[in-house]
Amino acid sequence: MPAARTAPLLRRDASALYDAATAFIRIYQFRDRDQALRFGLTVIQAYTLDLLISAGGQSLTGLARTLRLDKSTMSRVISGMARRALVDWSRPEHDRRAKQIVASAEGKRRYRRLRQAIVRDNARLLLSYSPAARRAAITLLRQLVQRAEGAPPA
Amino acid sequence: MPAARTAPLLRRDASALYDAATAFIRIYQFRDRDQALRFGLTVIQAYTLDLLISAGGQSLTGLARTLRLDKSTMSRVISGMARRALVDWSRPEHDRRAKQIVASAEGKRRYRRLRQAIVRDNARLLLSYSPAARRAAITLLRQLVQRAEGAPPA
DNA sequence: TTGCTTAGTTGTCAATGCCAACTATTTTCC
DNA sequence: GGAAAATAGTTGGCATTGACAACTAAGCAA
Repeated sequence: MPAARTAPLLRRDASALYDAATAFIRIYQFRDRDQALRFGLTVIQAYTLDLLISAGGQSLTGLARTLRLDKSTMSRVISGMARRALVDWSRPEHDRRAKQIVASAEGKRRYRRLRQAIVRDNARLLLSYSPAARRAAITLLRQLVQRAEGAPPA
Repeated sequence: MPAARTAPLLRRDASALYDAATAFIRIYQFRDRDQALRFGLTVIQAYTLDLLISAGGQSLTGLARTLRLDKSTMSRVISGMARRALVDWSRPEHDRRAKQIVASAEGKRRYRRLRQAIVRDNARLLLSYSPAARRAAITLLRQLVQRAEGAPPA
């Protein structure tokens, strides 16, 4: 039984998706980085705060796994954030090796402001879409994320 | 005249777009990085090769401008790529300061393979979409890129 | 010619990222 | 209980990325 050759049309669309996704990532990444810097955060610090705020206290290893960073990198990121008073941490009772890391008031404040700035920016981008088109765009991005998560790269 | 307050619905969608775009960027970025590493390239090297192949020879400053990197960073990136024989360069006749940088045969080969791998991956993701839905997804990403490019962040 | 601009390189500093070695704790298992 | 294995974090080393400033060399303009 011959392996099904990828249909030409599908292949063309997959190729176009690559180009579009690459362009999308570059643009939004730079925008987010610039905005984050304006609020005294790096992109990784913003991701970390996002996680800490939405999921509550986390261990260093847990953060590293979610953010797909090496635990050594995560350790240094958290060090830096603690030095800048963006996070607090404590030793949980049940495991004296671990760190229980939470966003500090200052960390929450900065993240909230950053998010507001980006959301305002997004609102400008979405202004000329109809409400239905806006919802479609968001649904679509979510779908692509879901599928990529479900089907890890080879 | 009071500044128009952003409509609540628009604001909610803009917020959802932020979350969806962030998730999208993280997933695709990691996937692309892992794939690139598999072919002995970094993400920036892949972007650089993409540019060099699609746009022909480029100056260092031109590359830096397009990729939004500092010229010092670009200089070191190109140094590394030249060391690994991914690019070639020469001095143009009319300006003996400048570098005319092109992708080498090896650079083209690696980029082609990387692109094929990612496109294959994308094809898997798109398999369950109808052709119309696929096209819609691509069009939508392109639109978001266009708008973000047209409306720089504040 | 003199001075201004442009192209690229190099130095410094900090952050990111990977791997490996290390300490300290907890868990497993005999 | 106690030795061995697993786990949580830290630190050191190395390379890359990225910002900024100082520098060389070449082109351009007055």
